[in-house]
Amino acid sequence: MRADRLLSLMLLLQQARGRQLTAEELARRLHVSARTIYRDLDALSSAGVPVYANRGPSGGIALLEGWQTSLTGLTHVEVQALSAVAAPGALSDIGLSAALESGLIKLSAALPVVQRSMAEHARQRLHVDSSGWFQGREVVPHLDVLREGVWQDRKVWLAYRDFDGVASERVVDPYGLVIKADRWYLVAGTAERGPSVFRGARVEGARLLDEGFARPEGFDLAACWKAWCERFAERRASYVATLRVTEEGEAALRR
DNA sequence: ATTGAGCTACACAGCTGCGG
DNA sequence: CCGCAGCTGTGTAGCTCAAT
Repeated sequence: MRADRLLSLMLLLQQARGRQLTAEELARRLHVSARTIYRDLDALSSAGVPVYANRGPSGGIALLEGWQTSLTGLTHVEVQALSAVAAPGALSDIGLSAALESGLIKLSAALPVVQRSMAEHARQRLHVDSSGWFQGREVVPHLDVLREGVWQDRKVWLAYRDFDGVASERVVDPYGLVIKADRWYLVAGTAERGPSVFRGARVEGARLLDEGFARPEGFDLAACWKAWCERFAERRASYVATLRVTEEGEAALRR
């Protein structure tokens, strides 16, 4: 309870952005007496929080401006990058958009005035939209199961229908989820081919198994995805070249 | 001098650990 | 289980300090 109040007190002072708050005001906000506020301020001060108080009329309590910089350790460029790429859209599919929103609020509260304005500056000048044109996000009915498998490092049984319409069943080691142009993909280890990519919308059934798995030593999701994308691009180029030699292929390409 | 703010001494209540 | 001591958290009342 007290630790919670100490945190709240610190955040209130941060949000005041250097403006002084009286002990009475803080006491009213935190539902305790002013005496308790003074004790909490002592505790914060002992913990190294640079809080100071001014006596007399127009006096009050405030934090040393700029102290938060050393708290977060973030550079201006890092703040801009985080603010610009924090796109909540895709995260709502896996239940993380609320966490992102609350996290951004906390980050904003923890930033000093200058960095807070830089974050807003970046947000108003760079927006990342991962969705594609003219089509909504693909429905992935078993995304919850895939997500739990990825989070908990547990094997997942999959019923999958591939690009050619061939249905199959298998047990995979779900390494990670990727969203690209509003389409979810599962990167998973398989007994037959090692790491493979499954399109989320083609997963027709999924069940979380009790058995866990060990991620491959040094596995990097981003690197694995990039390599798969490159191989996919090569295969597609080859496929397009094949289609071009027939009239039917030309028509297909035009479609 | 007045006023409004922080600061401090003192007391109380509840919790916890310990010994009988 | 009970009583005690110590610790922690809290509130009240009065003091000190600075601006007007």
